[in-house]
Amino acid sequence: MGGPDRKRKINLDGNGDGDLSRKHQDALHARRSSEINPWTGRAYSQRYQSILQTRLQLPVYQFQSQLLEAVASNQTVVVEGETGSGKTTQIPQFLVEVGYAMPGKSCVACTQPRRVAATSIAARVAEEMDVTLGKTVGYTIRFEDVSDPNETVLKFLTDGMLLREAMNDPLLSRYSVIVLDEAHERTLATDVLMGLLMEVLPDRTRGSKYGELKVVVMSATLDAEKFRSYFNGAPLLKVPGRTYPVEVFYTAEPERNYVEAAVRTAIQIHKCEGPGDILVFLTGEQEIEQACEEIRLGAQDMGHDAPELVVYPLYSSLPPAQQKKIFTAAPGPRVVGGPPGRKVVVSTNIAETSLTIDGIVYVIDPGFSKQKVYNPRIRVESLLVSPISRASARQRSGRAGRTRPGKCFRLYTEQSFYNDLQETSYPEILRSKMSNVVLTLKKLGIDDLVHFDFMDPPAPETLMRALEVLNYLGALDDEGDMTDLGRQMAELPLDPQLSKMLICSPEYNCSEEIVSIVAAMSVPQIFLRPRENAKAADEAKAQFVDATSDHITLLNAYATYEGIPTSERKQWCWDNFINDRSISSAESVKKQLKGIMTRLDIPLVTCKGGNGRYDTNAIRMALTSAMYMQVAHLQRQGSYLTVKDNQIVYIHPSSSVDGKPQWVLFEEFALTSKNYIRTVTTTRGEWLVEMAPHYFDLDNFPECEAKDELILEYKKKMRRG
DNA sequence: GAGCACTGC
Repeated sequence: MGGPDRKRKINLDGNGDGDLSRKHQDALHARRSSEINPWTGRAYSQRYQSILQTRLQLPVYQFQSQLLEAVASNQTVVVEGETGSGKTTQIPQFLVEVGYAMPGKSCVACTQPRRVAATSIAARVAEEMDVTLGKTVGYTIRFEDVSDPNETVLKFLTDGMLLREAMNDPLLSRYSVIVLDEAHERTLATDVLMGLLMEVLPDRTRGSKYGELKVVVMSATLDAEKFRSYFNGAPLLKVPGRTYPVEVFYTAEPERNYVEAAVRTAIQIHKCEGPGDILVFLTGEQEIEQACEEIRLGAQDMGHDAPELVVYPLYSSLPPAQQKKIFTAAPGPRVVGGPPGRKVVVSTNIAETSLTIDGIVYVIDPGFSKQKVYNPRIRVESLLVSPISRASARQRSGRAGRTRPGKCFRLYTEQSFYNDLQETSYPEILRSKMSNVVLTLKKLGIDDLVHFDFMDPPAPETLMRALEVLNYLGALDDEGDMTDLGRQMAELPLDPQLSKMLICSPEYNCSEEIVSIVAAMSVPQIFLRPRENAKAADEAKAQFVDATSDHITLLNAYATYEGIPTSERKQWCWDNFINDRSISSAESVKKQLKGIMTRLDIPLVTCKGGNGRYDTNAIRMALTSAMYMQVAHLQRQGSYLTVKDNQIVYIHPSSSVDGKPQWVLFEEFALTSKNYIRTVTTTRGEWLVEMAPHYFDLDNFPECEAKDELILEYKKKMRRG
């Protein structure tokens, strides 16, 4: 890939292909001046006309003809647009209005990293175009397809969803334009899509079987230059935004305790600064709840003469009702004519991109967030509190200037901002395990991973690990080619280990149970444990506990939930400290997985006996058959040692596994006060040597207690024959 | 005997 033949002509001055775009412009004017909406054949509504007036005020309108000309004469165009430019809602419309899409024939796609964005933008654009949502304009997200293959000309979808579609249609044949929005966020799916587009574009030129494919990459930051050079010098269009200036302050000295410093700053702002709400960025639930408490206490100390201060926590696991509270207006003055009250929102990164709160004038940024990191040596992802990037810091301060000029207090020195912080965060693809990505790429027909054009190529060791894991699981053969099993695994929206587990579960007669477990594992934490009700929550969980397995404990809770009548479920969840949002999305996942299982001819069988009890051995064997690469062995000192990479780990205190079994398999690593393994199931050496002799190959095994144990197991196996 | 940033299929 690459090379001079892929360079595209840059043309922004109206020469050459500009004629094409002028034709487009004429078409556009004809449509606008008509009274009839060409998409519906009906007259435009009054509402359409009034919305149109506001749309015409958006900065992006100044760039309409430039953009259309650039798209007409180039296959790829990069747009750098700040918040408030209107690029997300207008640019896709410009493209369909000038005829890039034809009902039933071709479609313009616009990708978003998040579901809410895809659905809400689609609804907004349908309104702006005066058409029915789900017809001319639609959206597709997991579990929900509101689009019509015969009518939809503009479709908003999550980047992950487009990647799924590509797996069955690698040339993206139904699309004439793909707009990749929020590309600067560099989600795993966006990065894979960009690499795929690099492969596909040469096969989708004018005159090719499915016609020319255009790509518009939209980014909010200075990173645009990087996108431009990645796409072989595609033209770059800069669209200004509409935001207010934000004054930035730094501390003179580094802060030792950023939570305490953030609390102090919030109180200080309340005392000394003019009206306006405060947004504080912290890293997690614990910190946030603590800070909220301390800010409330600090405000109390100011006495009743000071204006009122209300404090709201914000993080994703907070119930939606509590999340919504952040949008309530700040309290008014305590006395008529007095200074107004103030609102403080203490939030995780969720307020950096996913959620926008109006009225924020002050931002407090300690400069940290929790980030996923991947360690290829021990093959696990974990969360670590890490310094943010300068791009993130700018994004955070920008949150203060959405409604009027604001102030941002960075709790680190200016020198630190320029010298210690990285310009941009590592994209997700450099912080994740690659086994699923590699399987996806193979399914997309990309065989040469080494030369695949990633914008930021993952470390070779990470790719090697992924290939190795997929080979152990039987998804790739020794030549690295996809097996039938691998093709089946790629169909499932799961991590390869879980896919393999599900596909093999009928052999252990428990696919019904495994599909529930897998669904419950793919959603956020189902068991709640609020600090103030910890004991009651533990008691509630105790009724589901299986002393050999957290996975079976999860199954017990999920299966009980399924048996509760729908109308009583919410109450039941509340009474039993179960996260109802989580468990009900587990139900959607299970439904989706069962649909795919039917399609793949994977039988649904249960290990539940006549007595209503599960054959828990069967379930644990099915778990072992796919999870044998994440196994730890008990040491004499009472800790565990992970097999092969010899990490000292401890079973997490929340585990229901009892009595320190000799062998355990585990789902995840949590590096907190100790190296904990979480979601644990007891397994047996006998099963390991039986199911995975290729992995537990003693010739390549470090000397340890586990090895001695395995030698005994192999001897027993020999005797059994 | 302790604490899951955020998405997505």
